[in-house]
Amino acid sequence: MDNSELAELLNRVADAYELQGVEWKPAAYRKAANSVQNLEQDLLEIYRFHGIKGLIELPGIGKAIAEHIIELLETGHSKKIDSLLKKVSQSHSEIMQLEGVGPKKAYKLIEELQLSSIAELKAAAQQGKIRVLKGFGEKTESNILRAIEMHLQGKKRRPFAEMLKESQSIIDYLKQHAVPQKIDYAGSLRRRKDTVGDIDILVCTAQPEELMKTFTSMPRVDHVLAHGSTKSSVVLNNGVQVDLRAVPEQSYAAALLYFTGSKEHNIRIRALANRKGYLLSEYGLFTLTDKKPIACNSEKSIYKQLGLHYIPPELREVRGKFEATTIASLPVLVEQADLKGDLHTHTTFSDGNSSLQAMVQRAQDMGYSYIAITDHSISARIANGLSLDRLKAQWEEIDNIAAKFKIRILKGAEVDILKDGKLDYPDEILEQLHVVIGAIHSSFKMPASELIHRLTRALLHPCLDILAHPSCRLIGRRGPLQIDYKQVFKVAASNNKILEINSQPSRMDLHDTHILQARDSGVKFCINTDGHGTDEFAFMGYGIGLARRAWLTKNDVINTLPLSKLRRYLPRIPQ
DNA sequence: GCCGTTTTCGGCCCGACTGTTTTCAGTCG
Repeated sequence: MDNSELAELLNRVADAYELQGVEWKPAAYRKAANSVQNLEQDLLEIYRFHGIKGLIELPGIGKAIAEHIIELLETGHSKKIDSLLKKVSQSHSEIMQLEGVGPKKAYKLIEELQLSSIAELKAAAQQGKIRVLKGFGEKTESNILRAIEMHLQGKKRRPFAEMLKESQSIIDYLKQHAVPQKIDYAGSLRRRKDTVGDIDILVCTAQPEELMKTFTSMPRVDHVLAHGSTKSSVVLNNGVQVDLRAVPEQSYAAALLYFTGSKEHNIRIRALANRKGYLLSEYGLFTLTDKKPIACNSEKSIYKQLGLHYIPPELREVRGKFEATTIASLPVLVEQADLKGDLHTHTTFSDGNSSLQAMVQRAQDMGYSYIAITDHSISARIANGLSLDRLKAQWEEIDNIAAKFKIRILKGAEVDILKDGKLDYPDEILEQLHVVIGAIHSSFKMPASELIHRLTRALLHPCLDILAHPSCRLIGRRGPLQIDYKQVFKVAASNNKILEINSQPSRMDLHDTHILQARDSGVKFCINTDGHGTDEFAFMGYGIGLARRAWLTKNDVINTLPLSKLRRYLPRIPQ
């Protein structure tokens, strides 16, 4: 049983308790589920190495839940949980997940209408059976029908970059049609999560009502979920939900903190505030006793008042590291300005859209001191992979233009890792390349043991420097390779191989939990754009966001090094 | 069920909006 399966089970236990109206336990189980879901290590591994003590050390997991988990890990079942879940089918949990339906409504619907599936709920709604229930009405009935439609469409999380663009366009619209004094996106977008569920926007304005009206009547709004004087929610015609919140100026910092989340982070700092004699809400920080406001004009000043260092949005997740931030100083996270070059780029030689010269020029304009040109290798037919002749022609062109640029051009290749783990160019060619990036581009569904063998063999090749987009996922289209990543990370670490954090919006690979795990194995990283055109150098920020979410500092990332020191990791770069 | 720089017992973040009901429970973030 893996972490996500365990988390799902714990969530269903929470559902079961919630349906029964039990207090506090649902929150406790959800917290535990969340904790397990966000874990960088397999729970089974933790248990193997550290026993029950290792589990209890995790946030939100105490003796009782730890014992259930152990039973589940060892036998696949837990008596207590099995009997609880008998009362709550999968579809009961699904009904509770419908927008606007919580435990109370779900219980009433299930009990009074004797429901056992979403389909039956839909039928009941269509037959007008819901509106007659006490506490329900016509409006609720039609809301449930719509919620079912939305549920069936599936509320997919979308790639960060897509949602960033979406939020920017809404912010632009609001700036154009209303006059907000301040406006920011918040939520998981601001925390730079690789996928984003909905968009949260915060504004400060003198006319909140007017702004809410502008917002809910934007041309792209499909329907309005809520429309109040300070808070509204809409669903756009592409299915993206957007929440807008307006606060007065003196509350802006506290509101930004609150609206950025994560939910668990909010709960923790609000509880901490209470312990220190304060009340923290989106309106500000107040004394607990007489509710006197304490002037805080930035998030930083709020954290400071609570005795904390400033926690960057990317770190506001509960990963059991909150305590570290209260005691020691936080690490200085890697920033875009730290990067000295991009080690993974494509040109028109293979499947890029910009010429070699144009790519180098843009990299130089960005202030980089080196760029690796890494077009595809021969087997990547779809990507116009380079034959040996064309590869040599590329080297010639690099030699010819090198003098025109201040920036150093590194000869590289993104070499396919073939099915058997061999690299796609002969060794005598690989030895002449300054940077060899290995990547899997086909046969993703091989059995796990064969995939591990394939990757291990590639990582053991003396010429392979970097493993590109290691999990091979494409957000929303292809899941990550189903393998034991820890094994791969260990091989990479002990052979000084670099793992890539790929910044392509659809990849965002490695994922932050994998980065954390890999870093703990002793791996170094490089953050690359995998750019296929000059405009794609701008993607670098997405990879930086992932790295920051995984607590990476400059020292963890090799392309923050100047060329002279980069040779430590890429030894074939000539003087 | 979890947790503790007041606590091993008694708390558990806080406020807006909706719909149904006439003052608020339920839901959401």
